[in-house]
Amino acid sequence: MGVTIHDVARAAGVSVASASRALSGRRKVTPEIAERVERAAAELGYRPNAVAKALRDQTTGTIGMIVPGIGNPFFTTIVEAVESRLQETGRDLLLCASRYRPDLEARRLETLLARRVDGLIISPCDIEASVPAVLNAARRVPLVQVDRYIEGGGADWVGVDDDSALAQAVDHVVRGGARLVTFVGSRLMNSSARSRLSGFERAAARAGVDATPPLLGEFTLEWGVEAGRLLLDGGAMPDAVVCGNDEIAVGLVRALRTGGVRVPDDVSVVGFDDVGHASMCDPPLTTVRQPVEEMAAEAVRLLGQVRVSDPRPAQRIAIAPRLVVRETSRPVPAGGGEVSVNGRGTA
Amino acid sequence: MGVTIHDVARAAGVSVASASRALSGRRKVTPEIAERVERAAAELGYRPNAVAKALRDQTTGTIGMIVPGIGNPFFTTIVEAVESRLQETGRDLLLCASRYRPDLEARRLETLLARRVDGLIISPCDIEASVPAVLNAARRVPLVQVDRYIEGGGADWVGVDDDSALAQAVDHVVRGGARLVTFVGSRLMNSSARSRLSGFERAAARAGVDATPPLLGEFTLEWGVEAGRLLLDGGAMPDAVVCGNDEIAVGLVRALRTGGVRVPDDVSVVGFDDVGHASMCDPPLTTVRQPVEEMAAEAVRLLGQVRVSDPRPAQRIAIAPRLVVRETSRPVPAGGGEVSVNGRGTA
DNA sequence: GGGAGTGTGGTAATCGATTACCAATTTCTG
DNA sequence: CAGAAATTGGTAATCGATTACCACACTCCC
Repeated sequence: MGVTIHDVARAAGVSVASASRALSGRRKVTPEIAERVERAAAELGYRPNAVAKALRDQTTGTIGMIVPGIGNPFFTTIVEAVESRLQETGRDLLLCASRYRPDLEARRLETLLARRVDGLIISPCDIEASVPAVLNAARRVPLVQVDRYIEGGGADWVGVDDDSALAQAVDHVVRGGARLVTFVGSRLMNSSARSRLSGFERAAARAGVDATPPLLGEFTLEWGVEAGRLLLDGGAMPDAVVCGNDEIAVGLVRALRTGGVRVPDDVSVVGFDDVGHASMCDPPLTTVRQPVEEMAAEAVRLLGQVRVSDPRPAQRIAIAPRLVVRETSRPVPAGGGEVSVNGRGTA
Repeated sequence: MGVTIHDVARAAGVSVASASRALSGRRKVTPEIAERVERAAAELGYRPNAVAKALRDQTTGTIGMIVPGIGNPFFTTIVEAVESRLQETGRDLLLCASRYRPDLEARRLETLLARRVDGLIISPCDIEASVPAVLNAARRVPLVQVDRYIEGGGADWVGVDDDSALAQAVDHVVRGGARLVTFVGSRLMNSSARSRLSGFERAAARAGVDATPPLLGEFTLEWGVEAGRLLLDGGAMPDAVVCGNDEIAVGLVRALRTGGVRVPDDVSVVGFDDVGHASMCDPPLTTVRQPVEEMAAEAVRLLGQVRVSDPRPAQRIAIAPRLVVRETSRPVPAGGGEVSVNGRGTA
C-alpha cells in the first residue's frame, strides 16, 4: 500500500513540486497541470501520508486526552464532547485511560508526547502524585486540565463551579425544608473530592443549616450503599443528603429505601453529574448537571490559546452548572422561600 | 521543543549512527560509547520522535477504532477493554465516533487511513450503508469488526453468539413458567438488531413457546418506555419480555410498573449487555452479559493475524455469553424443568 | 528592443530516526 | 607475523510531503 506524490507526479508528467501545489492549491499552477495532476491522483487513488506531513510540518493534528477511566460515564461524556469539538477543526483524538494510577498516567503522557500530539487534555487522577508528570508535559506542549486538576495551579483548567453547584444543591434541599444535611463524597485524593466538600461546607454555613460530619469513601455505587447503611445505623438521620456524584446517590437511595426510609418524603437526596443513569434510576435523581458540552468547548478553545513559549498565568475557568430537579428531593413550595417542615419522619 | 538524536550524538561526541545504536541496542557499541550516549540523552532530556520513527519504519504503533457512539455504555466498555489490550503491546488507540452516521463513519475511516494506523477495529453503524467504506478500508489495512458487522461478510468479525444468548434468555423465562413471550428490540438497521431478533425466534420455536409479534424501535430507554405502554394498551400481556439491550429493558420495566404490572411476578423481563446500569437499576436486571473482555482480546489478536496481502476467508468469532440472573425474572424452580404457571395476572 | 517585473516549473533541502554500506581497527589463526 | 575474519564507527540514503530557491519564459513599458 502506498501511492506517493512522486507516483502521481510521474503519472501526470510533472515534478513533485507541481503535483503538491496542484493538490494543495497553495500556489498557482496552470489549469492544464492542475487537471492532469488531479486526474492522476484520482486514478491512482492517491492518499497523502499524514505521517510524512506531520514530520515536515512539525504538527500532527492530534490531541492527546487522558482520563482516569472510560468506565465512568462522566468521563465518557467529556471524551465524546471533546472528540466532536476537535473533529470540527479536522483534528483527531488520541485517547488514553490512566486507570486511576499516577504511574500509568505518567507513562501515557510520555507516549503521547513522543507521538508529538499538538496538545493535551487531561483529568489528572491524583491531586498530588500527578503533579510532576503533568507540569513536565505542560512545559512541552499546550495542556489543559478538565474537571480534576493538580494542586499548585501550574496549568490551565476548565471545570464546573463547585461552589455554585453545591450552593444550588444545598439551597434546594433547605428550601424543601431540610435543617440537618449530610455530605457523602469521596476521600480527598483528587480535586473534585476536595472542592465539592468545601463547596458543601461553605454552602451549608451560608444557608445557616446544620451539617453532620461528611462521609467520605469512593465515587462508586458500592460506597453509596455502604454510606446509606452507615446513616441507617448511625441514629441521627439527616433531612437531606448531598452526594459527590450520581453513582453514590443511586446506591444511597437504594440502601435507604431498603432500610425503610422514604425518599424523598423522609430524606431528600441530591446527586452530582447528571450523566448516564441519573434520569434512568427509579425514582429519577435530582442532581446537578455538569455543563459537559461547555467544558469541552472551553477546553478546546483554551488549548488553542496556550503558548508554551510565553508562560502566562494559568487560566481557571469554572462554569456554573444547573440543578436538575427530579424526584429524590422534596418539592420546594411555590413561594420559593423557607417553609415549615411537614410530614417527615426520621429514623 | 526538540532535542534530536543529532543533538545527543554531538553532545556525546559520536555519530548519529552510534547514538541510535547505543539507545536502541540493536547493534553493539563499545561500553564507553554506550555510556557517553546514555548520559548525553539523559542530560538533554532526549525523547525519540515517534513521527519520524513511524515514517521510517512504515508503522505507527497506533490502531484506529470507530464506534457508533461513546455515549452508549456498551461501546465504552469495549473501547476501554481494547485500549488496555493494546497498551500491553505498546500500541495506542486513535478513537473516533461515527455518531451513528455512515457518512461520518466513512470520513473517519479516511482520516485514520491517512494517519497510517496499523489496523482498524470498527463497529459499523449501518449494515448496508457502511459496506463500501469498510470493505475499502479492509483492503488497505488489517480490519476487524466488533459487535456489529456489515452484510456480505467481507471482513473479520468478533462478537457475541446471539443464538446462544437468546436461547439462554428464552429458556430461562420458559423454565420460570412463561408460555407467551415478546421480543422488544431495535429496527433492523444493524446486524445486532437482526441477529438478536432471529436468535429470539429460533429460540422460541425450539423451546416450543408462543411469541407475539416483536416490537422494534431503537436501542434506547425511551423506546423501552414506549414499548411498555404499547404492551399495556395492547391487551395481550405476555408472561415474559426479552429485550435487545439493557436500556430498553430498564425503560420497559419502569413503564410496566407504572402501569401496575408487577415485575417479575406478572412479567419477567430480560435485558442484554450487562454493562453500566443493569445492576444499578431497581430491581437489578436479569440480563445476558456481553463477554466484552474476551471480545476485545480476540479482536486484538485477530488484528495481528490479518494480512492484507493474502486474503483468507473472513473469520467470524462468536463468543458465547452468560446469562446473569437477577431480580426481573421469575425464579426457576430447583428442578430446573418446566413448571406450572402460578399467580400471574395479565392486563 | 532591452530591462524590469511577474508568473510558473523544477531541483533539492528539510523534518528525525534508522540502517545499508563502507572503512578502519582489532583479533584470531596457521 | 601475514593475512583472514570479526567487530565497530561513520557517511549517507531512506521514508513522503512541503517549500525555499533558482531558472526560465513571458509581458509590459519607455
